[in-house]
Order: sequence, then C-alpha cells, then structure tokens
Amino acid sequence: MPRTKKINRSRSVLTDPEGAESLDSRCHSKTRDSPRNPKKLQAEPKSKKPRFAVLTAHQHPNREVIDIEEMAWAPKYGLKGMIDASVRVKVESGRNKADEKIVPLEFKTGKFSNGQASIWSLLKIASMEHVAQVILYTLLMSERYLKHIDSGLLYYLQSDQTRGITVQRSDVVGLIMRRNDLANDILKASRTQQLPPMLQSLNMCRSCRHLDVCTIYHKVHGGSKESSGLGDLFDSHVHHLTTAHYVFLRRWDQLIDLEAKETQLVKNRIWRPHNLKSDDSTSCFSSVVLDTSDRVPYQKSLKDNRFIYRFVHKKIPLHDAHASGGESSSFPSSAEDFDYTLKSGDYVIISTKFGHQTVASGFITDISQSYVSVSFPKRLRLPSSNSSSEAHDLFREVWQIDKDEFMTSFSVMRFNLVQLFLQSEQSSHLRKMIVDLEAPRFDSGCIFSQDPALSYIWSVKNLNGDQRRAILKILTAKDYALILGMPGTGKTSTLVHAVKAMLMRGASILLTSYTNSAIDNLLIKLKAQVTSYHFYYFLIENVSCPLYLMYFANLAVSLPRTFSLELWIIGYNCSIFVSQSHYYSCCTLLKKKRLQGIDFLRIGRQEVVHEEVRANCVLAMDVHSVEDIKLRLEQVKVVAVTCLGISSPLLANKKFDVCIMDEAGQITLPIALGPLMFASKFVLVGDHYQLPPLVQSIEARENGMGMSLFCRLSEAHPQAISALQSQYRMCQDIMELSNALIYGDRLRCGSSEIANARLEFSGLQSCSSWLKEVLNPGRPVVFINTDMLPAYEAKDSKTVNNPIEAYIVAEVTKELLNNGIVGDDIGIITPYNSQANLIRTAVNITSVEIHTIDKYQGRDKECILVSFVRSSENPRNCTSSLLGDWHRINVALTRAKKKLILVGSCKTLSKVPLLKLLVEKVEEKSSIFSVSKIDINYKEHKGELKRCSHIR
DNA sequence: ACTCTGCGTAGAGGA
Repeated sequence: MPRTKKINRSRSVLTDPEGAESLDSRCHSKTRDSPRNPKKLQAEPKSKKPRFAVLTAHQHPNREVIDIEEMAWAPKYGLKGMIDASVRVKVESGRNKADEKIVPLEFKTGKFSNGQASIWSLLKIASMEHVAQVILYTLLMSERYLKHIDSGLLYYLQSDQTRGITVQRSDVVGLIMRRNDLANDILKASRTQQLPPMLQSLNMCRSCRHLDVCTIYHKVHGGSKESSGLGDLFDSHVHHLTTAHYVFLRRWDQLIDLEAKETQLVKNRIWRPHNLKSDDSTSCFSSVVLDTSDRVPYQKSLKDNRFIYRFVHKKIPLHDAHASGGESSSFPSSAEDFDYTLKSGDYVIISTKFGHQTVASGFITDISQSYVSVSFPKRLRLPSSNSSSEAHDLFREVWQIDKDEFMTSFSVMRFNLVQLFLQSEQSSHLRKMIVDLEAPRFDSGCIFSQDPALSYIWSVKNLNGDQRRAILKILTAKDYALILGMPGTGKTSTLVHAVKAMLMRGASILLTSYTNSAIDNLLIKLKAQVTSYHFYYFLIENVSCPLYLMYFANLAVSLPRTFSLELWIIGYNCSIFVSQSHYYSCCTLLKKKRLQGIDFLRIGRQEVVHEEVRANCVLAMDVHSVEDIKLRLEQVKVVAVTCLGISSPLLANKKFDVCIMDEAGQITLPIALGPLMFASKFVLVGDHYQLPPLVQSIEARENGMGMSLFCRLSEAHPQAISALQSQYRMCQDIMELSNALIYGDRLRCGSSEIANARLEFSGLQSCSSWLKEVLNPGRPVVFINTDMLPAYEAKDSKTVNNPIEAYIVAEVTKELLNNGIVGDDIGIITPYNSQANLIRTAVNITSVEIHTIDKYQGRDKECILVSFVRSSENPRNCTSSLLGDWHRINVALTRAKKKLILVGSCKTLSKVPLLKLLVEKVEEKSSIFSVSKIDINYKEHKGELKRCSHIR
C-alpha cells in the first residue's frame, strides 16, 4: 500500500506570531480548505480582466523574471512562503496605459482545462485555492519589496494557460480573517486539546485524503458517528480501535503539545524583529558583512551548482565601539564571540541586520573563529536594490545569520503516532507490540542447522558468549528483540555481525538511529570488517543443498588459522564447486568482490554524513536518472538513515525485513515509530541505564515522554532482552564503580588484560606530592576533594561554573601531558556547558577533548577527568537536576579506560544519595585526596582565576 | 534551574 505523504503540506505556511505551529502539523477537516467562505473569493470576471504580459530580458532590459523560488517571510502577517517566480510585467489596462509591475507567478502542474471541461474551466475561473495562494503571495511580496503589489499570475503547465489575478480588498480581508481563525484553532488545539468540529459533509469528506487521520482524531477526542456527520463511513474508519488505543494516542498527542510549546518559547528572532534583546536568540552571528578580501562576492561550486559566500565580523568604527562600551576597534575574535552552537552543515537564515528582511536560506560549509561560509542555492539578492548597484549593496549591508529552526520534528512525531492507529496490517501489528504490549514471539529452541546465518555466527571466532547469544536472539525474533548494550561491551561489532548474518538469509535491513554520528559509526565498522585483509570471502552462488552448505561451513573451519573465513551465500539453487581449479577461480572472483565490501546505501545530506561513508550517498554515486536510483534502491539490501530522515522520498514504498535501531535508549517513542513502520520486525539496541531522550518540557518529561520505546518494551518484556555484559573498555576499578552504583554487579571485564590495564607514563617526572598521588597508575580511580579550598561554584542567572575546579583540572592535565600522555588520550567532561568553556580556555590544548557529559555518551578515552562543579558553603540550597540524574552520573563514570580522575566537593556532592555512594566507594580504596591551599599555588592561581572569570 | 540532535520546504483532486 502506498505510503501517504505528510499531512497537508502547503507551500505558504501559517506562522502565528503568538507561537502557534505551522499549518501542516495539524489536520482537521475544517482547516483543510483555505477560504472558509468561498463566495468571498472570486477571480476577476473575464470581461474586466486586465491583460498581462511577462516580458523576458531579451525583450526589454528592465522587464524580466527577477527571481525564482524567492523566500518571502512576513512577520506582520505571520505568514511565510516561497514564490515560484517573481516577475516584472507590463499591464495594459483599458485606456492605452501600460504599467510596469512586480508580481508573483505561481506554477501549477495540473490541467486548468483538459478537454473534459470541469465547472471551473467552463467558467474560466481558476481554482479557488490557487487564487488564494497568489493573493497571499502578493501580501508577502508587498512586505518584501516595500511597495504595494496588487496583482499576480497563475500559470497552468499542462494547458499552457495564464491567469491574471487582481487582488480585491475584500479577498484579502477574508483570507486574513481565515488565517486568524486557523491560528486560533491551532492554538486552542495545542493548549486545550480541543479540535474544531468536523465539517459533517459526507460529500466533501468522502474523498478527502485526510479522512483517516481526521476520523481517528475525532474519535480520540470524544467524537461519535453522530457528531462526525459521516454515518457508517465514520465507524468503518475507527471500529478497529479500542479505548486503550484512544488513551495512548491522546496522551502522546498531549505530550508532544507540551514539548512543542516549551520549544517554541525560544523561537526564532525573525518572527519578532521588534524584540531586540540580543540574548534571547540562542544561536546566531549578529553582525557580519561579506568578506571584501576577494573581489568577487561569492564562489561558485560547480559540483552542486551552489553559491558560497564568506562572511566576517563587522569592524566597528572607533566611535561606535566607544558607544557600545568596547575597548578595541573591532570585535575581539575570542572564544566568546565565536558561537559554538553553529557548526558546519547547519541550516541558516540570512537577514539584514537593520531592515529585518529575511533574504535567503542556506547551510554552513565552513566555520572558524574569524569567518563563516554559507552555501546558497542561488545568488544573494537584496529585493530593494536595482541591478546596477546590486553587488555594491551586498557589500555594504550588515547581515545577521540565524540558525534555521524549523520545527518539523513535532509534525513528524504526530504523523508517526497517527500512523500507528491506521487500519493497515503493518500498523496493526506494530500497535499490538507497542500500545498493547503483547509479548514478542521467538522461534523456540530448535535451531536450523541449514540456516546460513547460524553457520556464520558459529564460524566467527571473535565473538563472546553474550554477543553470540544476542545475535541468536535477533535471528530468532519474530516480532522484535532488545539488545542491552552496557558501556564498552562491543555492541557495534555485535551489530555488524548481526547484519552480516541476516544478509546471508537474504534479508533486507534498515539501519537507523537518531544521530548521524551513531549511524556512521556503525557503517564505518561495517565497511572496515569487509575490506579487512584477514578475511576471505566465499561467494557461493547457487547452492542447491543444505548438506553441501554444511560441508562448506566445515571446510571453512578447517582452513589455516590465519584466514578467518566467511561464507557468503546468495540464492539456493544449482551447482557447487567440485574441483580444485573451480575452487581457486572462485577465490579470485571473490577477492574482487571483497574489495567492494557490503553494499549499503546511506541516505542523508552529504554535508553531515561522515566522509568515510559519503561515497555511499545517492548523490555521490553514479546515477544519472530516476531509473538509476530506482534500480539502486531495488538492488541494495542495507539502507542507513536517521530516524527523521526516514521520510525521504527515496524510501517511499520501500519495505525491509528488519529495522535495527542503535542508541534506541535516547530516542523518544514517537520519533522511533517512524523507521519501524518500514520493517516487519525490529531490533532496538541501547542502554536505558545511560541518558534517556532529551525532553525540554519538565511536565512532558515527568508524564512519560522521557521514556524511550526501548525502555517501555524492556520493562514490559524482560525476556525479550539480550544483555551484553562483558565489557572491553574499563579496567577493574573503574568498572566496579558503575557496577556498585548502577548495574548491580552485572558488568564484567572481557579479559584479564582489560581488567588490569593501567595508564603508562614515560617515566614520572618530579612534581608536587599531591599530583604524584593523583597520577599514580596504581590508582585507576582518584577523587580530588576541594572541601579544604574556597572552591565555590559561580552562578550566573543561567549557568554554573567553578573556576578553581577548572584550574585544578588544567593543572592535572598539564601534568599528565608532562609525563608522556598524549592529548588524544585525555578527555575532560563536566555537566555544564559553561564549565566546559572555562576549562577549554584554562587547558588550551586542542588535542584534549573537552565536552559536556551528555555530548560524550558513546565515547571513551584512556584517561578521563570529571569536573562536578557544584560546591557551595551551604550545600543544602545546592540542588542540581543535572547531577541528580543517575543516568548522567553513569555516563560520566563509564567513559574512562584506564584512569578516572574526579574533581569536586565531597561535602556538597554527598547531598545527592548516589554521589554519596560514589564518594564512599572511592574512599574504600583510600583514593580521595583533599587538596588544600598549600597544595595549589594560590597566588598564581589567583592570577589564573582572574583570567578565567574574565572570560565570562 | 540549563542537558541539545535532527529535519527541507510537493501538489492534485473534486462538487
């Protein structure tokens, strides 16, 4: 069954100034058609219609297509849109007068009249919605060009007809009123969970493409057959749902509302240009100009036909700097000025700083302390400037670059959620598993020896028992399997082998996760496995008999140790290799095959995909037509894409046998549903003892949005879990901490080498005694207690940091480096961004990675330093939701391989029960060191401090 | 009581 696309995507989108969501995220029959009162809106009667003539550049230099796909955002109306084409036309009105006007031109691919005359074409009137759209565009354009634009054009491609539209004031009023009604409905729905009544028109609703969604929502919100006005049609659309289903849908819909509301509080500056507080916008470059060092304003990228502009900070003239209180004549290019939140690949909106005009959208291709390069699909153009001064105007303009936050994730969530309640077979199976929590089924005990996947699993030598069991769990699952991958237990390589095993069964696999990096990690491993020189690939095409298969499996095991052997089976018919020569010719063939590796397709934007797998993106491949792409999609067995990227048109109608979702513990339920709809069974991999999904709204979090699908299913059906418990990361002492605090001794070291691994110094140089103790490799875990120092947290309105802890961390890091530990092996983590920035300045060595704990999940280093930050004279009023979350503590404690150095105030931290336990555990090993004023050079430290606190 | 990743904009049909 074809997958219906997103709910009502109209190109001009309502953006309510009060923060209502865009039009497409909600659907109800009343909101479907643009004008509520059709009578109000009519195209000009034919007789009075003025004649339009679009003039191309060669006809007259000043009459032309000015722009295509022009971005037009009008905060004044709370509307935004993209105009197909902006054209300059000559309008001949009755009395030989000809005016030149700028008007929007909208293309319609449909037939205006196609032989069979519809009522509309008979009347020579364009479709009402189309006219309404053009009228809205004239409003947007009037704002953009700062002049009144009162006409527009519609062009129907199939019938090659053009319609002129003259805006009537009454039409505009009607549309604006309709817009306000809509905004009101949306706002009401998201705040009070009340939807507008249904249209109650069988004729209109019967063929509406939103009928499914509409009826389900109506029923969920207490509606009935009667109130729907659709009679049996209504019942036939909702009869499959139970009360439990309604409760589930209503609850999640409300959670999404809560979260959306919270997120919208920090909405884009662009929609409130008059609210000029600079600190309310989270990520932007506020005053930049085009880099004038090159003569040309942009560089043309031939590969993807885009235009790259480079922006630099605006130099402030001296008198300006005085006025704003600055000391230098230009913006300091310090860390403070550099926005860490914007990164390469991010979508941005560029607008004029003073005119508040949004000009274009593009993405960042390169960013450094001094400049930012942005790639646009076309040349930058200020709507107000004329062609002669265009380039000059661009250079003179002061720009603002904002991150483009389109909140599509909420509409994706809603879309996914409602998909779960449709009547289709796929939906109903998933609903049983996820809503009704039916027990997942597994192929019981009997293992089919002729299953090539199983032979493969037995043949792989470097899997431990847990890992093999996990893969078997996956292979025997009929509905789903859960893999609990505790820190460092090799879940990625387990997944890689699981993928290979399933490929041998001929299964198609969808690999997914929330983040691009998680997916690329997996793919890089998948790639490395195959191209490794230690493997020989045997492609047994056309194997007829399972017995032969067994024979080959045995042969594989009996080959010399140096070759780990893999069987690669495609299909099950015809001959088998018999002679020695045949055998060798196969080997040659397979060596060639080996170099190609496992074939997979990575779907996603190239800018954000890891360079090592970029070659597997559709665009990077040798495709020249839609047919090529189709062919590729049919061939390929493994497709990798993010949870949100799943709605890519490339995957429309695609189905997979299995969906594997990595880092599933960090994905909210409605987002996770998306990819699952594409497969007949799924595997969730994660660790719900680590950080849960990020949910902004406290209310939503407390009401269950923070619980991932992985967590939900794990709690309902522990028998579906296969746990990986042998870890290959932490040494014994480090592991014992999280075993005691979190995992209840379920974690164990994979080998004695791992358990006894110690940090190796290149010979300890003389340093002060406390540092010597801290570095002592014999103590894998140490706690530096700051209670003897006045090392208190500094608290701004929004951030917390601790300068003395930052100083201590920097000192220890320096000492580690002095003793031969390379920067790459050291990681510094802390709960707070502000502290991470402070440490970054204090340490100032780029090879040492410094991040928040949250960002560090999934990573590890030889040596990790943790700065806990919280410390106050009166610990009682020192509450922290960040440190209070045991998931986060767990992540912090499980990142280090050989040495874990904790820095904090025992007294303050002991107020948190789990951290109290942590302190006690370290104390048992007598590894707590209280540093005093004598230990750290206080004078020097004061100087440092000043520099630190100066930064922010 | 401060943790932050993803995602592109479609458009026709019908009474």
